Amino acid sequence: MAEEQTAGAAAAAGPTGQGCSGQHEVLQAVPAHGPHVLGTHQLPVGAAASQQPSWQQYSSVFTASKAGMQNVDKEKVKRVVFEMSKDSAHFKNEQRKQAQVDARIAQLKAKAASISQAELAAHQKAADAKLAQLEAGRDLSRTWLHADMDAFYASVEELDRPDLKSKPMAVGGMGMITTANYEARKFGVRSAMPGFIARKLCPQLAFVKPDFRKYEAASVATRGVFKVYDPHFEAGSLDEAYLDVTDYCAAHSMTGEQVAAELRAGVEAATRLTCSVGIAPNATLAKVASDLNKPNGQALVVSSREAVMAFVHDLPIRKVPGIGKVSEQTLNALGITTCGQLLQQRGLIAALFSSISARFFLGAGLGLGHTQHGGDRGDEGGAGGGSVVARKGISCERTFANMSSSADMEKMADNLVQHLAADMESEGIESKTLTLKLKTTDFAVRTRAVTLAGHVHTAQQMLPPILKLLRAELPCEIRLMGVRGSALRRLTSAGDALDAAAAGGRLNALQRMILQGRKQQQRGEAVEQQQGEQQDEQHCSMVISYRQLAQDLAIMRGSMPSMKQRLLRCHMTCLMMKTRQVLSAAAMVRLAQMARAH
DNA sequence: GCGGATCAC
DNA sequence: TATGGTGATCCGC
Repeated sequence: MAEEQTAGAAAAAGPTGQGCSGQHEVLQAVPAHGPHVLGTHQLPVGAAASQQPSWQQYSSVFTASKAGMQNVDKEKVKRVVFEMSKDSAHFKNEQRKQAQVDARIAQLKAKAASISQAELAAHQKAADAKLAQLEAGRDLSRTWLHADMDAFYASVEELDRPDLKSKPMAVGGMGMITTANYEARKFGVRSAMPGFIARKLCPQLAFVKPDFRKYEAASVATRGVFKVYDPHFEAGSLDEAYLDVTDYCAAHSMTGEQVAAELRAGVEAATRLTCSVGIAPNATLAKVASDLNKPNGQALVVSSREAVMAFVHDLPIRKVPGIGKVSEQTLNALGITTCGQLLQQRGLIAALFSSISARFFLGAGLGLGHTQHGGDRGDEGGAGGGSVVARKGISCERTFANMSSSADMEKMADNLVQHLAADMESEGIESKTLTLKLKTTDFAVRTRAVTLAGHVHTAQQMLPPILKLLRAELPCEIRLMGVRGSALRRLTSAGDALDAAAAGGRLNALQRMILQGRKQQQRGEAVEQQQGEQQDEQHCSMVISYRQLAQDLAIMRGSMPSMKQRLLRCHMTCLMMKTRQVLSAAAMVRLAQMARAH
């Protein structure tokens, strides 16, 4: 989720690890830009793993300040996280990784020091040419919004449990927290934090198990609103979206800010959830801006070159989508902490980084970003799919209690492969390359891949090569196993038989849903009878929902049955949310009939 | 094409 | 009781 920054957990502070200044918020990579990662060199481990860590110098991503976390006692959080972590295998692995980063940084600095003035001048000249080229492509004619739901999962849960609004609450379990509400954030509890550490920070913390069907339903409702302002909006994840509202602004003689305010009100009306919005001349800046006045706020970056350059000048590089913890440390080591400095040090950047990384950094310094749907390169597959980007891989992985028995591991591989095969079937794809992923009990990750002679999609086809990869790694002790398919292709002719097989499963699934709905309805019956007003509302929502469903199904004509089933389930749960009560079995039956008719 | 690593949510 | 799952991309082989 956008607002809930992923924090790869705690890391020991290296000499450059102090850089967590200011607020960090999440910045999701804009699809076509993709993450531009600094080069990864293979370096010996341990070069910089000298000093004994203590909590004072312990820099944890969990202490980075976020919306709603300004008054957190960061020293206390640091100390608690350190105390809870320091003896774990996970912590040891974090130290190992940090040592690698430190070594890489040292190498980079050495390289920087060896550059002559003449060389630097030449690189700067090349950078200036690149900057001029980027500048020439600057487009300030579009108005972009980035909408980001506030504490999304937690807020959805609070709809069902209003009593939790005033209490610290987290969605997740002892293993991992996905979202924390704002009450919990006051204690330093945040996403991507292990539950047992969160409980130490806040003993009264309420834990709620994630229910992704609810979040998906809420997400569908928000998308119904987004569609009004940009029918081609790009949903980054369940809780955020990019919208090009240029046409809407023109058609209604409105400013971007006015549209943003209207959109926020619309989302709240449809879902009783709040979101924050950024308004800017490109998608990247809109994303950065959506973070500035969170929660339930909006921020504008004016569409002029001067305003953009001013906005970006003092912006911490970490705020830029695609610059994460490691890139931040690396750039900090070169004396770069703001986007303005990315431009000042353009010669150094051109000299030290790959052409693609340098272009990305310079673009960030200029405040550039996507201004057209589907990415500025227009690289989407032209197969009539519109803005839907074909996936490159599909995977399934699981963490479990430490495992060393080869029999257990082969059983696990079998399970995962079956799961993957089912997912590939429902997606209608087959794969030529298979990858096995193992995480050993000391948290080191290994991947092993094979490319086969042809494409495969059944468990029977995929299990033997996966087992072969696995056996080559034995003996070992692991805590995670994963399987992945890549080099994908659409499942061809044979897929029709598959469709027919899936149809049987669909009916069963529908029947199950309807039965479940009946049970729930019985419980909610008393309420329903007392509140005729809500019934009217429900009826109204259902009419709308039928129309919507029909439209969506028309769009999906020819799709796999499983996709239609998923869509139907979405509509049902969405409707339940909108009416704030359980959908009647009769309503479900009618929805199901509509789905079948298509 | 493979494996490690980074990034995002 | 002890730190997730999915997808993408980049780099250097």
